[in-house]
Amino acid sequence: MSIKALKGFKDILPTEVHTWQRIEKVARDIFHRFEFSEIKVPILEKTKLFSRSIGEATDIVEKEMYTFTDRNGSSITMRPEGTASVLRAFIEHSLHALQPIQKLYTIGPMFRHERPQKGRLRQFHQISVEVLGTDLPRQDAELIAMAWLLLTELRLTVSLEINSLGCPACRPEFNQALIDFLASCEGPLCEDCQRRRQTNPLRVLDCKDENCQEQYKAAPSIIDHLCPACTDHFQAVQDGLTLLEIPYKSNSRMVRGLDYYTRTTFELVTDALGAQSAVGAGGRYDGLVGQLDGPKDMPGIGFAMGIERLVLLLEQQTETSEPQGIDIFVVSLGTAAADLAFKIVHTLRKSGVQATMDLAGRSMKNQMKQAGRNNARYTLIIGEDELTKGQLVLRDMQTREQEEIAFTDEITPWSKALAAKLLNK
RNA sequence: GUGGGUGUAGCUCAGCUGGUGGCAGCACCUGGUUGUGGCCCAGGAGGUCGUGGGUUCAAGUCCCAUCACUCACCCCA
Repeated sequence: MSIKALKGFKDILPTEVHTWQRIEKVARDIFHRFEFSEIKVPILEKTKLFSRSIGEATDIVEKEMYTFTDRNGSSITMRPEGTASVLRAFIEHSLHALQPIQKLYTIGPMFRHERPQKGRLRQFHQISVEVLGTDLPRQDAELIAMAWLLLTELRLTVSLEINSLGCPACRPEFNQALIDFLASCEGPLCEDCQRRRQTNPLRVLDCKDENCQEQYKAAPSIIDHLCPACTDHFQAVQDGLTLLEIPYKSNSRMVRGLDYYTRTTFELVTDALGAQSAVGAGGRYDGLVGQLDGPKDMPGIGFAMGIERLVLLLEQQTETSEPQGIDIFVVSLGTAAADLAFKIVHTLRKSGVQATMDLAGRSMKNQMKQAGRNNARYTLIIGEDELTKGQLVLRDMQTREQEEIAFTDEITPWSKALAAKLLNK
């Protein structure tokens, strides 16, 4: 048995890579319109960075991280998400000193040791976006609007759900109210909820069990327990979205899996991806920078989009585009012609033309076939007749029309003239 | 970690109650066309039937195990 890729690790093949490139291009373009800068951060970090930011008790930290002992004995981890690394870099290089507000994005692979399924891999890719240095609700609305615009420009249809998780002033109170409520539940809860009641009470709210949901109808809502400041903030975020005509749904049951979220959280969801409904999600994390020993009271908000999930959506929501053909295929017969073709092809390429040829000396028929397979717009035919006549044949592969063009011994200028002609058409 | 489904050519798949692996489609190569692609026709190449056991005169087919892939739970982008 030949060696195969690891479970949950996938090759992105040439046939699908153009979709990836398109997503990244549109994302970069939009982010730059919003004054974001790209930052590239390492894939490996000290384990402590993630356990401290994501939360010791989360599934990610407890059982999903690729954690190794380095040769010097220290514990290192392949990043399971992007925010922690970006914040580490932000703090380490004191980026807040350059500008009071930093807008950053990064694109790259993340790693989580989970069982793979549709839209979920062990190595997956995220577009990760962060805004540091402001807690204004308009910033939340602007960031969400940017995520929305990205999906719109990719022509994807998703829905937006938002919620507020409160702040250290009001969340504990709600948490207690929820725990009290769960203790008062009379009917049986599902096994998962029994467990969640202990580990993460918030999570019971998005349980899929119908019986549980029936009982939770009477559950306290986070929205009713927000402190005045959080209530105002959440209202202002919604007003901002309304001003920009972004359709959203307020969902007080929506919960996030990472501990660091405060106040605004949001998800961009679809029902077209099986069990994986979120193509993007994020939220505010006002205490996180301080928690990582950065400047105190440095607020932040961010989101991540799963590129694999975007690719899946694009494949089913839009028609696949034809692969682009090359400009010209140079057909040659005989060694003298092959030498000439070799030089012409290289000169054409230097001039910006997508040109290729057959190096194996195959039959003309075979070479024409290759040209067709490569979707070449033109073929240039060089055989013995053409060489003796000093007239090469240029064939338009769509119309099948052929024209003779006089060939001079000045290969470079001749090729450049041909290149100019091809690039003009 | 827990369940279900599926493993036959590079890809998509036939293969019935066990009886010689499919003129199957796509792709590939050669020829029909001594120098002209797509369409057509003819031919060719390509396989440890996921792997290992078992039952049987005989296993792609039945049984057991194992591995891989996949979907779902959990959780998440």
